[in-house]
Amino acid sequence: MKKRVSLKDIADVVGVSTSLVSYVLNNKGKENRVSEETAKRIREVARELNYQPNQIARSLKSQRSQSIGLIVADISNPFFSNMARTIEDEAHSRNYTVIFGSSDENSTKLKKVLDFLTTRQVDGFIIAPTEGCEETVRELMKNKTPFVLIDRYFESLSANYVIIDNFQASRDAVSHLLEKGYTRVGLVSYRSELIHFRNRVRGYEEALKNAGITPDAKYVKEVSYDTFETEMKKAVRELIFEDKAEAIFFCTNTLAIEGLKQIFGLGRKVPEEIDVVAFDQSIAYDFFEYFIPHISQPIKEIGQEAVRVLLEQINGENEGDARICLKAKLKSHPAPADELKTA
Amino acid sequence: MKKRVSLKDIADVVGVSTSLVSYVLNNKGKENRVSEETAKRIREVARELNYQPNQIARSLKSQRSQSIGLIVADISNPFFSNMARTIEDEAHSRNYTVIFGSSDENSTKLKKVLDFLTTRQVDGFIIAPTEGCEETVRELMKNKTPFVLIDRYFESLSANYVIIDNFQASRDAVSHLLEKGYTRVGLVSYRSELIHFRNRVRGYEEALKNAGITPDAKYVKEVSYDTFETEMKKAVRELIFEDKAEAIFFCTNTLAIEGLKQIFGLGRKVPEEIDVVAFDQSIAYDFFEYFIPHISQPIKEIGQEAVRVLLEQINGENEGDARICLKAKLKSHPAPADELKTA
DNA sequence: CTGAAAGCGCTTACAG
DNA sequence: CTGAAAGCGCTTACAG
Repeated sequence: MKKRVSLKDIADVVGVSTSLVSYVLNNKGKENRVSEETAKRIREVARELNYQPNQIARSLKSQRSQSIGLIVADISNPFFSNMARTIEDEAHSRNYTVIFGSSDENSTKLKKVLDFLTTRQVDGFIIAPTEGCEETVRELMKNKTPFVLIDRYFESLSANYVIIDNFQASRDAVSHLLEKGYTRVGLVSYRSELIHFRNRVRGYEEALKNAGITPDAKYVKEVSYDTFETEMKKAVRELIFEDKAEAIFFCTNTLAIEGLKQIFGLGRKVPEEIDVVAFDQSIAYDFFEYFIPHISQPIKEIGQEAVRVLLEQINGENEGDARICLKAKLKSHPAPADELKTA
Repeated sequence: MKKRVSLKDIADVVGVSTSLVSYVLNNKGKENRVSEETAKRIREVARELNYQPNQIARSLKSQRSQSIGLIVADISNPFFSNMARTIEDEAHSRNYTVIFGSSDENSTKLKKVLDFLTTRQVDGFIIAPTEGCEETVRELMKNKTPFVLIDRYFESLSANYVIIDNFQASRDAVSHLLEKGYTRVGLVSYRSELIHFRNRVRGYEEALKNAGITPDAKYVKEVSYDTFETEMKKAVRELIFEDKAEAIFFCTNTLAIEGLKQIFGLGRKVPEEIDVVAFDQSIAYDFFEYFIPHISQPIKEIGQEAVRVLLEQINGENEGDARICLKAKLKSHPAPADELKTA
């Protein structure tokens, strides 16, 4: 790496002190009464030498790294990579970079990544917290580290978050199924105490009750994050063969994709033999003969709000907590509709 | 943000100079003959105070930020987000963080993101270069900034890269179609001079020639990155209605997904009425009644090699250029096969 | 209108 | 075996 040009280099060429160069390049020339002549010369030389400020040095002085840490379950999950993209755009436009890390839904890994990024002096975090990471989050609060939770939160902690109304969304999704007249509706979720999953299950139960059906635990299947493929196989088989389910609600995109694979693997037709509704978008839904109705989360808005809340907190503009709950809508038709429905 | 504990804090508590603390915590106590007693005390206090080194300060001194910049076309594209994940894992395991940015296949945007991350003193870059960014890349070389190109490269520049053999892969993909006896095979790619697209077209032509068919330009459709949806509509219609194509080769996952939407939109059956082969994986392929044969890139290997090559360069262990070309294989059956084919 | 100086939190050559 | 000091590239209060 070639030696980068510094303030001193410019100062030497122009024949002034680094103070003046710093003032001018930070547009504080006026208020520090730098003569327009030297200011002009400094700007010229800076351009000629292609000066790029060293943000590291600046950070050390200002105690601000102008970077934020983004910790999600897995950056390769479309839900999170789409989120990452909107967070990137939002952050860059406000002069912040984004450093990312994946937790794999594991609280030990989360803590490790968090510590790693802390070492890098990020100014704050956007975190999709894992199960059992309350202690870690509490520590952040204790250290007054700015952060905002996304996708999930903890009722026991008064932390900032940006989430969606999972209860309402799930209720809508399941009601959509029930309106077709089914009485035996299964659910597959992750085995997790995380609030968003709990609320998805609650929404499912509420929809059943509203339809005059008493929820039955045997229709609720939970699989673990790390071995969901094999457990999904078992769950789908049980729902279809033993519980005679007429429809299944899958609680995430990953679960829906895997569940549908299993359903097709068993040679079942959707929706004739087994109907389906899912949480989260997937590029795959557009392609089934039967379009998979699903809950579409406002990913862009979540990302933008998360950055906004975080930066407000970093800049100390934040009075009290910011707890933001957005609405997610059921999509029951492919988009763009005109392209796919015509001809 | 609470004040972080520094070396000085530890030094004060123990009653020694910061030098000793630094030596001990960097495991250079022995070689600097720090007494085991003070060393032990220092480690104790560091633990008690939960000391986390300030990487920013360290970076300023060492001129190493221990971070790398990853610039792709779009982090929300599954190809790149999967790549990002393997790069993250690889980088973290070597004590590097990853800062990312998207170029949207736009050379101006690329330059902007590059400058932005340069300001952050990243130690090097992993870049999927856009069309027309040769000048920017040349500048990196001139400045001796370590970097490695992925997915594409420029024949006119002797830069490090990790790519796959696009020519061979495309030839294999198209040959697979031709073996079924088709004679009119279309291709849809992006309108781009980027080498990987050129080689995918070349591979297509080679396959045709090998099968005794003279390539005809009218079967080659190119769409622009920014407006590919509408152009795809036109391309697919032309191929089907005017050119009477029997099969189409889509040159990326995005193109394949959009193309398939259009094909279905026209009510055509795959593969009976129009056959298809694609470049890149997509979660959607597993779900069609007819599994879409496609080229599967070794994403994990590409990411790992890219990090390896970059870090070697950063550490000056790199003699000459590293030009790595991996093989990509055609997948003509769903995986895991046993799950989907049985029952 | 301008410069010398301190300091952000580290590392490390040097002196003792 | 240990400490004082310089320096990484900035910013900024202060003196003149």
